[in-house]
Amino acid sequence: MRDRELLTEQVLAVVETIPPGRVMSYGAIARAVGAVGPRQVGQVMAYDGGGVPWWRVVRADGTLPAHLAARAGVHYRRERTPMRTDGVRVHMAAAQWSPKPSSLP
DNA sequence: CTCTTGACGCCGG
DNA sequence: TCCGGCGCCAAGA
Repeated sequence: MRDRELLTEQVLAVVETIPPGRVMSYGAIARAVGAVGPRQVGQVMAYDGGGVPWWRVVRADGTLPAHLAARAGVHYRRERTPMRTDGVRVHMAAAQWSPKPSSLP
């Protein structure tokens, strides 16, 4: 049973567990909530991602779409998020966060 | 029902 | 390392 409504709840719940300075990829969140694919997570974030720390959800390579990258940078500096030397991509190996396993079915 | 679109991911070249 | 292409899945036209 994966209603869009339930999936939204699950995704946002996981995003809220990500501490400042850490991130999770769309794919990681998809696996965590049992979503069928990362694109579904992206769809949820696009529609209801405004109420959660959306900048802590990045692509697998540590980047975000152009229109979001600019605003995310402010948060990254403030949260001391580990970045690559280019200052644009998040250093995934160092910043990736793993959610609590107890929130899984 | 088919076709397109999108806050994605992985595999070559 | 950078780029292009293909796979994936759901929603909307």
